Amino acid sequence: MTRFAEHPDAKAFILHWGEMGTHWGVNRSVAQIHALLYLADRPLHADEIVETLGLARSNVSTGLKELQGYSIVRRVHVEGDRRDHFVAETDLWDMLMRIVAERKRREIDPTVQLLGELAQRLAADQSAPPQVRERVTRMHEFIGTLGGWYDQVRVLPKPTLVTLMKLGGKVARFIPGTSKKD
Amino acid sequence: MTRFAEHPDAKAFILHWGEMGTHWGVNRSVAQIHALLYLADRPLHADEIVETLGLARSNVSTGLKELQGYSIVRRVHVEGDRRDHFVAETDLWDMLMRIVAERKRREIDPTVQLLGELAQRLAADQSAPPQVRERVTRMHEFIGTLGGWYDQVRVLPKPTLVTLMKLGGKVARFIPGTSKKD
DNA sequence: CATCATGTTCTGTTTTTACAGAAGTAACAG
DNA sequence: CTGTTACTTCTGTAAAAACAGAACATGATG
Repeated sequence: MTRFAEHPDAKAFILHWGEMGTHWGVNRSVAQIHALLYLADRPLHADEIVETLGLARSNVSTGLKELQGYSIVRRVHVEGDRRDHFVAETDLWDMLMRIVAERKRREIDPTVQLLGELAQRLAADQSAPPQVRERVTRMHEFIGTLGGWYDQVRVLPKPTLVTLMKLGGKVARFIPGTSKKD
Repeated sequence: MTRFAEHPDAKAFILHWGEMGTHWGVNRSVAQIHALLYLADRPLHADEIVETLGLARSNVSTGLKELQGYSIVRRVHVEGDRRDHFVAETDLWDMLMRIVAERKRREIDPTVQLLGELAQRLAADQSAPPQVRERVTRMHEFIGTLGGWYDQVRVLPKPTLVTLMKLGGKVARFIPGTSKKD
């Protein structure tokens, strides 16, 4: 079956990835399925995942659906096999961007929406405690700024992204009006 | 008591912040305590938090400890009152940086450590499936790069950070050798 | 059209996590 | 030294989440 997943280091990777997931609001099974597919050199079908990870068929089905929701796993057809097969995104930049995009959509966007409404209401409310008004507004602006930054960075060509990342704090040197100290 | 927290919009903020927490691996009570302190215009003591949020004293104690672990809440002394009082970081940049720093320390650093060990072992292991070796190594490098980027950005002066963030993808224009298309 | 293969959704159970209240500790006040 | 206040840690319970297995749906095959 999935011989590569029998390798102790592959197992260690899968287990650790599962634990990571639990710390970031992703359930262990989903993260493990993802790790397994990430390490695979070919499309896997659900039953291989079931056997390799020792999960119930139902959970694998749900987990695969979840991963496809993040667009980091996709269904592929394998010649002469009726079963659905699955492959993971292996470009880590793409993977990260897609995860961030989806979490933004699910959690950040609704938050900005709500904060906007609260800020607006508080601005018009004479009885509102001033610091509440101010802090909610600032939070709204702050998260909005982060979101705007992400939207701009997201569309940069990957090589540009890599260059910027490698530059790190040194980008500041190129920008007029920023401190040159770093 | 905490009059500001009776305001419906303050309540909505606190509840939403609590929910946000649960989606990011932070427990609801901890996130709610944080939200309450963020909205407060003065230091609060534990019993005020207990009464305002309807939590058990023990949880508030644990939650405050957790928030102090992230360095986004600190204990302050209030003139003529024996009780500990607590205030939250209100500078959102500082807050974000501290949360990221702590999560990196707790979760990312150990992961990079482990991936490094796995990559090293796999490199020397003739029997290791080649794509496992390659993918683990790439993941190690990738997360290492992200960590290095963060370490550099973290120490930039806040105004520089704000400038860079507002520039968004436009920073690429200033960097020689990157695409000018955006 | 009946059967088998595949995949999904539902339901009850198990496991995990969050939590309240009790017990414990420490420091202060009289 | 004793009682009181403030705070923390421990322990059992309650709530939530993850999960397995069963029931169900879909569609292909003989």
